[in-house]
Amino acid sequence: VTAETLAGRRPARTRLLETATRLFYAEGVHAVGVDRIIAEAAVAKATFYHHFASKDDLVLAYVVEHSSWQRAAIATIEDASPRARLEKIFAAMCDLGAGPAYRGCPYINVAAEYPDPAHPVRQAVAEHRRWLRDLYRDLLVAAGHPEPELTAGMLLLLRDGLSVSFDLDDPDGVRTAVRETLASVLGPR
Amino acid sequence: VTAETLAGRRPARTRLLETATRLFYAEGVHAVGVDRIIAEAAVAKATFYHHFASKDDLVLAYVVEHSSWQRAAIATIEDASPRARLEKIFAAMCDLGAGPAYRGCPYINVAAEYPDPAHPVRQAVAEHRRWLRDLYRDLLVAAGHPEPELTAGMLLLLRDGLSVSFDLDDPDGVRTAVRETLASVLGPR
Amino acid sequence: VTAETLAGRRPARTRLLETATRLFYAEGVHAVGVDRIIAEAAVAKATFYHHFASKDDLVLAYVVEHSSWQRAAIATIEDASPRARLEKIFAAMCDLGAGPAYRGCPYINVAAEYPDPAHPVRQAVAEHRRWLRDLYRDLLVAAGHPEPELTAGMLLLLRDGLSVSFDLDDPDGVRTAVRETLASVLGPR
Amino acid sequence: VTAETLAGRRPARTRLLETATRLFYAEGVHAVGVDRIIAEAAVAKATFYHHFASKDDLVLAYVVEHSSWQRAAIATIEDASPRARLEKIFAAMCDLGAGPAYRGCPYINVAAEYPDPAHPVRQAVAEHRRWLRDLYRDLLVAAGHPEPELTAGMLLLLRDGLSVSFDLDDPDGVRTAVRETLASVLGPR
DNA sequence: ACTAGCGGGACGACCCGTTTGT
DNA sequence: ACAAACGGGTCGTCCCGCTAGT
Repeated sequence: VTAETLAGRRPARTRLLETATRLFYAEGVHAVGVDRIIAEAAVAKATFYHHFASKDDLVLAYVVEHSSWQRAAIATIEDASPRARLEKIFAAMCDLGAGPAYRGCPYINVAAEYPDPAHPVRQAVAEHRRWLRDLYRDLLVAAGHPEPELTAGMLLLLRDGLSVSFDLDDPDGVRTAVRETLASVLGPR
Repeated sequence: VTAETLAGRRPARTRLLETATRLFYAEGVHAVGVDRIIAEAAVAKATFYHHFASKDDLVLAYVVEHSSWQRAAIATIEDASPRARLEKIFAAMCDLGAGPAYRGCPYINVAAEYPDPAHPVRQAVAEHRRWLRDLYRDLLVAAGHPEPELTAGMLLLLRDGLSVSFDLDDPDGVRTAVRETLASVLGPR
Repeated sequence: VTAETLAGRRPARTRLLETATRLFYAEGVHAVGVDRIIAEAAVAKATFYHHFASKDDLVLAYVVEHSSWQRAAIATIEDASPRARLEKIFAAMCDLGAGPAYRGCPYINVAAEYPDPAHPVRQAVAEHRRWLRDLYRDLLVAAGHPEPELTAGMLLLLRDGLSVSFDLDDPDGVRTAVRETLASVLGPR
Repeated sequence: VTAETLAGRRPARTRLLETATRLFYAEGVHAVGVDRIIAEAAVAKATFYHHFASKDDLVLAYVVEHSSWQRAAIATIEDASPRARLEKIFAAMCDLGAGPAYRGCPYINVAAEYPDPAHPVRQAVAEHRRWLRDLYRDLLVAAGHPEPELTAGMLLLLRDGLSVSFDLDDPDGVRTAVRETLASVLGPR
């Protein structure tokens, strides 16, 4: 009687995590209480605390889960050369950033609400960023870039910048600036 | 003129705003309650609400005041060519970002806690960003840059990126990446 | 059905409403805080706000519930002629008014604390008064009174007057005046 | 420097009392804070506490002052027979009650917010009611009424009833009911 | 495994009436 | 007349535990 109590109904944990993801991203972590999450997920409070030790634990799961999604999503951008993959990755971020539901980068936003770098949530963010930096570096190496380590840092810089700017400025202008910066960072094809 | 009623004691409003600035930046807006602010500012609750209509009003004052400080600070970087001024501005940001108390950009952090773009606090952030973009553009024009509008956007992108990265990554690596990106964006001297 | 989870213990909502009724009537709405109500009802604050959206919502429930009680109570005064029922109703009000715990009419008192006629609490009061007026009129019609509509208004006037006077003046004198006015309004038997 | 600091400007105490009267009557005593009163009266807080020992003291002054006004107002209804004076008094109350700013009887409203009969405010209300009852009785005696004491009580009952009903019900209906009850209480001319 | 409701206590923002000093 | 101080009080929300029932 574990997962599918009612036909087609997702398990409680999944519903909680999905609801939390939606609310945390749209409204911020501190602005959303657990009562609201359990209400919108249609889950009892005891069930919540059965699956997550605390709200912070749910936030952590939110970050970790999102990181998994992101890795999986990027894994689907397979075909084409390493450089083309990089360009596709940034183009996808631009498309996302120009969308109506865009509210910035979840990792950056969460970090803004967790000042302590030693906090598990921040560690999870740091872990995601390490993976991201490695991904950039590996693609640059594969593309034969002469300075993969430094350039990976520049790409991370660009990624952070666009994540913020798309939320705070006019998307069209940002998109152009991103394209130009990316070209300038990656150099001539 | 009531400023110096008690010898050497700053007025209540100033103490409140300074305390709020310190705490909001270090720990986040939602994480700091008004009770703590008035306690650390040594101000009565009624006095707080005499000067600020609400906590949001204080947050707004925090953002607006910080923007004024920033404009004044940048105005002091006077001597040298426009391009040198730009480089100095980014160098100063890097110095700040590498410092121990760095906690990211206050505007970006505050925006992460105020999702609604129509909120007065967000409007103040937007206003500051408009000023910043115009500053970059004017300096680029003065420097004779062929694409001041586009490049100003690229600089804003870089600024946002370094603000975030200095908080989340290793400062030394970020500094190098910023220097490189800035050179690449501004082109050869 | 969760009513009797704990043996003999009434459900939280009932305890809250009963406590509120007692305190609101005895001391006034504004003079009684929710903290006191939940303390005397032995209920957690979260439980309070689970059952009532706000204090005003509790006040509304208090008025509505009291109206139900009153209708039920009057329904028990069954036997006898319509005129006798009217006299019994007023006699009961006099008995109540002469009691030691009398503090005036709850509807009038509540209305004195809610000046806005559009407020839901005032609407509930108005609804109760409509029912009361209709009750008087129906009984007068049944009693064959030639002017039921007008006389119902006169009885309502008398009811309001005695509700106030019993609280502010000497009960014995009021009782006599009520009896005399009622006889004069209803005419000779 | 007491009364007329600025030519034509009323003294602070008067402004305070007038403002308090307006606000207390329109919105209730508990609902109006001293800050609001001193703000609307354009008076400093220290001045307020120079003239009134406490807010309760202001409430008391409000009741006492209102009682004086009422006595003076009734004293102007001089000409005509005692019975005609009584009828004029009740007609005036009806005119007031049908007005747009009518919010019930200030004494009844204030009593609803001060449950303790021993409170000075309640004592002042009681004192006013004694005067009123005596006024009715004296007029009835002068009119040669056979039962002045009892009938004075009936008139007080009617007065309270109309004070409440005009606030809570349709004014036109109330006026008719009042006229009819008054005639019935006073008997044929 | 999951639900419903309740208890608990700390804390959120905000306002109260009152006093003091300049 | 103004600003500030003061402590306590307002209503409301926070996260978290627990019990009983399905």
